[in-house]
Amino acid sequence: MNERYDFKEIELKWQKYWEDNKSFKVYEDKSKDKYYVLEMFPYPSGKLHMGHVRNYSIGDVVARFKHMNGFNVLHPMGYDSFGLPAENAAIKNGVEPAKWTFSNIAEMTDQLKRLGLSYDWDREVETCTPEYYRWMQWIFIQFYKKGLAFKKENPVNWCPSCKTVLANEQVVGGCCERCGSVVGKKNLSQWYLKITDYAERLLDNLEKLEGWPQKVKTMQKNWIGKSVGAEVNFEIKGFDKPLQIFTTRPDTLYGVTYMVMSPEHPFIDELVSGTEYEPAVREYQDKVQKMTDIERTSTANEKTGVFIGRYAVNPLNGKEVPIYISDYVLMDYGTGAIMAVPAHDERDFDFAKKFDLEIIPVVQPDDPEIDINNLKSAFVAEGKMINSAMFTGMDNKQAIEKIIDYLEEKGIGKKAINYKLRDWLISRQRYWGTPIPMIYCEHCGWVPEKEENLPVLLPTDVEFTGKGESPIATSKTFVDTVCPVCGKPAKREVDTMDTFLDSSWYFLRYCDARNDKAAFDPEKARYWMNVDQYIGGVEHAILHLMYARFFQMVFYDLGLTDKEEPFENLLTQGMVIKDGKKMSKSIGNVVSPEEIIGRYGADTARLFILFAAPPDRELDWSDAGVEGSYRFLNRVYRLIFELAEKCKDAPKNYEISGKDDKSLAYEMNASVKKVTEDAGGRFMFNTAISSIMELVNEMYRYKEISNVNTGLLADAAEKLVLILSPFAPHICEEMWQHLGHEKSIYDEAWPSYDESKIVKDEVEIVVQINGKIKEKLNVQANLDKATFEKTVMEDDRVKALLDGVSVIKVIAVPDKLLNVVVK
RNA sequence: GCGCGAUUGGCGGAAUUGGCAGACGCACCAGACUUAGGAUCUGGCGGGCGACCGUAGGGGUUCAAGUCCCUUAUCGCGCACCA
Repeated sequence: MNERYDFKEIELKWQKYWEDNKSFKVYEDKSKDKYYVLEMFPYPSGKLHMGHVRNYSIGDVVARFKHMNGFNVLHPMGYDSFGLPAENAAIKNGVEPAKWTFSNIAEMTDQLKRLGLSYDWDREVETCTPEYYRWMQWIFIQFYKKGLAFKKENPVNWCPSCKTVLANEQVVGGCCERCGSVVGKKNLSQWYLKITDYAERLLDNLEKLEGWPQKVKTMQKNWIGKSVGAEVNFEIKGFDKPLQIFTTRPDTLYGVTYMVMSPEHPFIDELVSGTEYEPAVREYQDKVQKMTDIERTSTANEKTGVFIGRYAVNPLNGKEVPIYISDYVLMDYGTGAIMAVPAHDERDFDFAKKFDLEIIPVVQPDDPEIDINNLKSAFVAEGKMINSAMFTGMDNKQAIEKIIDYLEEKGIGKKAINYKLRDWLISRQRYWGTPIPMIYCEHCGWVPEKEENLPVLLPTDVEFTGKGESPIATSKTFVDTVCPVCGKPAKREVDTMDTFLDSSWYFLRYCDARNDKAAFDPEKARYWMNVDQYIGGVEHAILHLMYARFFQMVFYDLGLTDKEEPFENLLTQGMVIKDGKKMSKSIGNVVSPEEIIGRYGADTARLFILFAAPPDRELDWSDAGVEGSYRFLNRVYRLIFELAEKCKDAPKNYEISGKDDKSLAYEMNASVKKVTEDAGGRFMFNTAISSIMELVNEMYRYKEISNVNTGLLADAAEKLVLILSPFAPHICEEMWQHLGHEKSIYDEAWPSYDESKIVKDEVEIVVQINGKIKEKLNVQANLDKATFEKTVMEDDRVKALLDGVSVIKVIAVPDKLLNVVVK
């Protein structure tokens, strides 16, 4: 150990040591409790950004802490390495996607190693390798065999810039999640996964996920969007099929004054064909069809629509009401048609006002201020039923049940549940993804490739035109094949899978990453799963985290795992920002991890990022703050360097005597306790580090006193290095060695603390009069309530305070305060 | 529009169960050491001369409120015609 803190030399030395000694390699060991800590694996875009550094620093502290606490820790890393940027690089620069990707992976792996992260690299997973996507294809076939993968033609979200379809989850505010282009609609035959079959389970299980942030659970809940209500059949006058509608408010059936069908509703052709209403209806349909989702929602409050010349009959009271089409009714939710109750639905109210339609109130507000016969807006709250025949007078909530019963009895409707969640569209017209292992045969239809023929390899003889169809279609070797069932010529599917499938099971592959006989050995998965702590950005709250839950449930149903949910605890880390703004190239406020590591070292970078804010909050990058962390490490380094010499012959056993000893022993034990709780339980790394700083400050004070207890000081030095090591591992390895240890600090046991040393003999307490602080005094600690009260009340200064006033009440909180209520 | 979260010194943030607001760090100020200091060490650092006042504003519960309740404002995030 040099006198000067040479982080470059130290960090390289220990990174080499860990690598040479395979320090982080793990095996299934049933004699130990396992702990699986996982950080969301990155897309290999080329370089790490600060968000990655934050994510992985958090994970590394957890992993190292758990390891030192005796757990068998699985801490893997890999790359979500299929995806669009690789293909765009191919189109733009003519580089092969594979080449581009693997060179990025090499660079990022190098950067991750320079951060000193405790990964078991022998388990590295790269989703773009045949070794991985072979099993991705196998999994797809299992889904297919279970009836969970199917192909259908449907209007789909189409990104004109990425030239591919998008899942609903990938359309953000009508725009492509990736490139921001306005998403259009296109009719295409595509593969889907039947995630809707799991809607109820995905929803129900959310409640069991106690280790998840409420925010994420709420977002998923809203996304699944369960609505309970009824389906009701309305007769259409002069038409042989009933108009089926879904409503969550069957209690308002008597208030129906018109009906609205989606412009895309399949009945419309038949209903208007040849009538005088046809031209207007057609024109409206055309207009709506040409609109993007953005245009359709941008005019959200301005209702449009057309009367189609037909009437529906209310099955409860026989009232005939006109039928309209309007774009506010969506074809892909419910039945694509609604009953309109303007008195009790805001959208219907707006529409009725615009088209001057009748408004019939059926729920009476409790609030007498509201004039129900002259509503200014729809009344949507609860109340008593009116104008509703035999249901009049009931509470409207109660009427919902009664009316559903009545509908079922009469055979005109039934209870029904709807979800906003749609099936997951997984086809992508892209090259750089897992080929969908399906084959189309003229005779047998769609059939899966034989499992023994997997993987269906990505062809390399393709052209990247960037023109709509999958580039794989240009391969001369890929498309033509034979049918696995009948042996006749057949054609392969040329689309690839959404990369979100790859990341929906990688955590299981880590359990058994080199298996070439199966996706993973269920025995090994049983040992390692669940992921005890998952860490990543909140931007994955819906997409990735719901898809992964879905996959895990299917695996559970297939008997491949015995856990229905994959992630026990979830930590969503906050963004790294600078000057109050997101780091971005266009603003020019990007701080590169490489530069920081080059200037201060990985330990400083990690320490700062963990110290500057709690992990789930935004982190404001501060160059001065980094300096501070660097200074702190230097301060520790100098201290240990000095103490190693000073305490060379320090006794192992020592006595604590005197005020100074007590004070250091207190700080030492309190710090160990604080770090144990904050780093291991609460994940408040900022306060953990601050308590280590307090210990260092105390040690600096202590070492200057006249009668230093070297035994105690040596103990403090060792504990200090141990508890700092998960945060700043390289420097701590170096100091640990310098303190005379041969073993890597990573393999040392986490220090324990002595609770009895954290108790003070005397505490400063506060005396309040009517809640205002008047006096502070030192009293003996740990007194029982009565003695405490007596001791304080008998103090001269307290007596003086109470002179001449009458005491009404005394509240005593031992070791804290005494509040006297006086008149 | 609906839902969720946040708001504490000049700044990042602490206060875990309602019990001394401002731990720890940054910045700043003063001093020491020094040829020098952008190194290091020591001390100070919410406001006010003070009694006191201070956790976005207003109200409430309580002996006691940053913490619980109501309300307003600002910012951020999510959803957004889902019947």
